[in-house]
Amino acid sequence: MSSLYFYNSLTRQKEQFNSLIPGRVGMYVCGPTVSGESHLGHARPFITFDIVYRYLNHLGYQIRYVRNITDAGHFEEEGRDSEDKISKKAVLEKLEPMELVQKYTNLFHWAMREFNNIEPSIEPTATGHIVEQIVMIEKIIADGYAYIANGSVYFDVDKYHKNFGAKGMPYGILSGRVLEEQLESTRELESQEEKRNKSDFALWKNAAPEHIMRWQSPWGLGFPGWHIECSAMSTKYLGEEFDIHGGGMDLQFPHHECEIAQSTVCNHRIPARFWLHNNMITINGRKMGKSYNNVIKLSELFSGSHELLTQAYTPMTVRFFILQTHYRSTLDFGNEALQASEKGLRRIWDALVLLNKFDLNIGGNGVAGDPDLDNHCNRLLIALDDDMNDDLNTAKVLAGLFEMVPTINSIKDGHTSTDALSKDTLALMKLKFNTYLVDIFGLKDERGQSDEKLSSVLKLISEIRNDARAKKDFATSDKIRNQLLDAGIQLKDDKDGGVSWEVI
RNA sequence: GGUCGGGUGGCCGAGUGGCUAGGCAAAGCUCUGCAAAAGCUUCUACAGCGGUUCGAAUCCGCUCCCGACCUCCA
Repeated sequence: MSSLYFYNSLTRQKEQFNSLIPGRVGMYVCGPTVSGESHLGHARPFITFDIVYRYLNHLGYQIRYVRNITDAGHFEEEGRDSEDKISKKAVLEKLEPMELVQKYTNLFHWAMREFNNIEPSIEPTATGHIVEQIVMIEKIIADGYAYIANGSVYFDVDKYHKNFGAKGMPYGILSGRVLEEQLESTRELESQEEKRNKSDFALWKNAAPEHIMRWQSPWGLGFPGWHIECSAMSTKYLGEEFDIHGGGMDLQFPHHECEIAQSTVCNHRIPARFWLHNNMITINGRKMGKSYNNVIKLSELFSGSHELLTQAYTPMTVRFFILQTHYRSTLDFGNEALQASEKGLRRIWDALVLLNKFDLNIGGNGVAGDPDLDNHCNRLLIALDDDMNDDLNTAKVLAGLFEMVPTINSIKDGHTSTDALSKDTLALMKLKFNTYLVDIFGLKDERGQSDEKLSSVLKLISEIRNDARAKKDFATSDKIRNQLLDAGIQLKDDKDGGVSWEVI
């Protein structure tokens, strides 16, 4: 079997993944800022890294998965409005800041459960780690890479770049940005007079009296800068160097770049070895974002209550939609595309259910009745792991699984002999379908067919309908079928005279 | 303006030198009392122009178009 490769943003190439400590993985993923309701864009990184988590888990690693909650709010760094984002909105809504943060945290957790994402091992909050952040800032100041100005503390990017650049860790190592070019930009912004250089960023920000969220610090009342929380919390829970740091591509610069600079000053090494970045979801080719006014909230997505939506989409449809694209490609949202995912998911899930009902003994005992088909399936089955190992090509894995669906359906319908595949092939197919769809991709049945009372009722109704059909009383049989369909239950007459049904 | 990425059939999307992914949609056929589901078949695309090569969607060059980041952002 092939080994796992990740595309590492830090080195800009695919690299074989090995953990620092055999069998254990430390993974940090930038979590949400809970100043508003989660939207479709948030779904992508958290589903993507849920897959990373699940896959590493499948490979046998023990993982500490840390995903923060940013509840202290990022200030408007460029000084257009120096007020904390969260406290500003809190004033508008006349709520306590922590009340607001709690509300959106709860909504975020709800959405994560809907998506069937596994909970992180630790979900630290920024407000719960003010002390750690202050300690880290003090260390950076002591080492001479930060300076104090009017109760705020700024990171000296230029000095860092000169000294650490000489050690092969320049500012820009992750994003590929050249500091010298940035210094040349002629942008004039207010409140920058405190900074020595415009590329410097805040570690601690002095808070005005009207600012509600603020903490005592050696530099006066204030609040932490945008990037320091992740450095402080990742170091605390994963150590000075850990395996994977993940997040959206939009965080690569400046957020992750600054994180690297801060942590590197404190710990003399780049904090994470593998930097994974998922690409954006776009709407009509444009990134979804507050500034574009094209945000679809997750609650709107699940209920269909957004003007861009022609219908509601279930969490699993959205999850499947995301899985059908490689995580580093942009994914363009559209009703047609979502509907395709909805139907595709149903098709592959139905195949899984069928496969799980197959008696493994129907397979040719050791010998395949149709060697060509058997070989074909085996090749597809083996390729699944290779595709997954190739930087998590979930799109290709799904394509491989889809290629086996006609075979599964043919066996069920009797178009293909039950012993066309060998027992081993059939067993492997069953294993892989379950492993990938359920364990690794985290898909689940949303249609609730396991209700035993409903099953027995439908069995009775189906028998009555079959009696009617036997008497050629099609008016009655069609009435039963149509009215059940109106009620959301679809009957399907099978080849063998049986009846199957599904909730739609 | 700087940096980076991309343009694949009606739609969404894999693929990175030869072996024409996959899903959805559409059409035909089979099955069926009729449906639905399913199976089989069809639709064979790689922005444009040059170049390298026996051979290019895939490599190189140029042109056009789009997006992301540089500012809160998943």
